Amino acid sequence: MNIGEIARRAGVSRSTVSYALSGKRAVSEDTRRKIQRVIDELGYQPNASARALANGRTNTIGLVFPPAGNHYTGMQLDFIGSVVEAAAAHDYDVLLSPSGVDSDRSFQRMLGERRVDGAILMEIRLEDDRVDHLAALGFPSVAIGRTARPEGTWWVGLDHTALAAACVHHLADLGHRRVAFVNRPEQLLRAGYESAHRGLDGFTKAAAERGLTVRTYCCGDDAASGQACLEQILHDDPATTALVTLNEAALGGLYRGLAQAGRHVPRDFSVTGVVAGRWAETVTPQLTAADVPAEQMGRLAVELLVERIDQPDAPPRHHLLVPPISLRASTGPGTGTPSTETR
Amino acid sequence: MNIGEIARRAGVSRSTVSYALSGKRAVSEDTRRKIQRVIDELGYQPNASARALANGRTNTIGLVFPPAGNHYTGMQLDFIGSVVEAAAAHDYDVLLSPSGVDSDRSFQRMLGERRVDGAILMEIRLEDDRVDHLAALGFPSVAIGRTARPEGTWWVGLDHTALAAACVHHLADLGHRRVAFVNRPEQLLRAGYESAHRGLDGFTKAAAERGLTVRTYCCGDDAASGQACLEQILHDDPATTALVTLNEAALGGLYRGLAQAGRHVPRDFSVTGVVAGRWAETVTPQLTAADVPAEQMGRLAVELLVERIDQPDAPPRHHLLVPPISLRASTGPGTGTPSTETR
DNA sequence: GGACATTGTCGAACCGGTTCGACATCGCTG
DNA sequence: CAGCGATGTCGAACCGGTTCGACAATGTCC
Repeated sequence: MNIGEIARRAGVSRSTVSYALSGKRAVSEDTRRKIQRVIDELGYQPNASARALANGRTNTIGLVFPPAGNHYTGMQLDFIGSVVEAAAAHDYDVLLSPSGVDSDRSFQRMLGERRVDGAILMEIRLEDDRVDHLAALGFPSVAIGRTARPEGTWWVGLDHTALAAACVHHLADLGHRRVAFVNRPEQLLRAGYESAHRGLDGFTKAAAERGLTVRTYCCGDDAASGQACLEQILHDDPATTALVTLNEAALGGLYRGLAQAGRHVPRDFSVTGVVAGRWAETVTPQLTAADVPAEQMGRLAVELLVERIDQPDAPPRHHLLVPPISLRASTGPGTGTPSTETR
Repeated sequence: MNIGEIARRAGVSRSTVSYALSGKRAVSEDTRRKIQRVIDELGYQPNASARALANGRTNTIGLVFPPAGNHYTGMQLDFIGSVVEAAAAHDYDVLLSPSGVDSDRSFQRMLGERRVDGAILMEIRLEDDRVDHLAALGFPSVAIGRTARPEGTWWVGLDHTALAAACVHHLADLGHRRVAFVNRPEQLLRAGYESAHRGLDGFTKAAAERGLTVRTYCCGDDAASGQACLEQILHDDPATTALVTLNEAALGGLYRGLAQAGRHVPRDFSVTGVVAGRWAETVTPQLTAADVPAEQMGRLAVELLVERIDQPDAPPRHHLLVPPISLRASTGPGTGTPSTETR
């Protein structure tokens, strides 16, 4: 049941059916009704491939998905969900592209074979081949995150520098003097992931400003690594009284490590960081954190992308978000010395 | 740069280029090299829409994504990740379709417009319109979960009945006599979600078999609901000493509720259920649970689907998985009376 | 050396839409 | 009533691939 079949049954030409559907030319009310009846009867829907071929638009956006090698975090799930939803609202479908070891294969495929009209990139690095590549091609894309020099590109990002600094100030204000930083895995830091770098930067600078004694750690994206990392922290400096983490997946492990070391949160030890809100609420005590507005970011990214697809010459736009710290229950006054000694 | 351009530059016809690429007819080594050189020079990749139109295959599978209204669980993320990865290994792309309120719109779109060669359905209900619809159409699809009468359909499922029963037996063996069951949200139970129903069934029957006193609850998919649910449980029967949960997203809240009620896990209260392994490990104490092998299930679903797409007449196949309970740290001996009284 | 199979290439048709130019019909105006 | 613009419809070409039948060139056999 293709457009020709509909045309035949309605006694009109194929082009008339097309115009009746698209409205790009006037069609008499009479024939329109005739056509519509046949379409309803047969439940006809135009073939997406044929349509894409004819008008050069697939009505699909690509979402470059982080590789499974890294464990997924809740944040990523929220992104994906909101992107899919926002895209649907704009009548776009979402095609997932795993950006793994063979990132090139899948990535090239999406672009080279023109499967998508635009792309959203996640897990941006400061120096990112993919972003450069797309920019060079002039291919519509929006990054969730920003590169070292984001001028002239389209992106939606979190100000990790400011957020990490805000966490430091929050802890310093509470009187903490020895603070640890738990970053994403070392492999990601070395690869140049922007959140890991800017977060570390913001943490280090703010800590220096406040004269804090700090140590920084990389930590695998899972609970066991978090626990191990915490043991290392207390081993390296037992006087540590607080930590800031960007590592959502390790959070449960960090909490467990603290419990096993006999440090009560928040009485003996404060924990804060940058984590998606609903995940901050699953741990006990609930995490005081800068809530990553993943849902909003996904939506904004789609809106920017759609705008860019529709107007290829529009000037670059971006959104830099700085969500406030949500005070929950995981931070408390720091005494300057570990409370295990002062009790 | 289309196939005609390549043909022109290589001095051959379009069909020859096509045959050189597909290998469906012999092409002399000489011309093949000539063509290949031009292709490499121009970085040519065939247009996916044109190809799909011509041979009636999109090389894309649809993944029907749970609506965002329900909060996403970690399990779902693992599914998606493994499906995308497995699909890539079979040279398929994955198109996401949100199955929300307007499920029909997006769903119909994927199928009716022939955007995909096959579909994987998540969050199956005992009576599922989508499954029936696809079966009636003979459209290749694989369900992750099984309907009330799954005979003749393709699916990958978990034996929730057996898993919930195993949890009950585990608790009963430990001496627990008063056990609560924490299910998915009531709305999902009423909608007929299979995991909620079969899990409840398995729990109820096994509990009857063992002569346990039980209460069953529905609980929202978030931490706050979990906490509230636990308060309700202890309010309804303070003598409860254990619970079984299918609700991954509520787990953190359940733990918090227990902590606030002064029940120590596992000394005073045992918790178990059916949860993806890596999420069972983020809580403290780590959850003794039947680990949902989400990764394996996604992979199996893709393999089944690819098989079905390639051989439309193959007899239905399925996989019913019954993962064992992983003993971790959240269950312990039950005394028959709440330990707060026996201490 | 003619009949015949094999190999390699080509042109044309097709997949299912969209869009452009042409044209018939109609009502309106001068 | 001739001339004109507006309206509605059609046929044909096109998007970029795949595939079928035809056929020329070459090699093989009797």
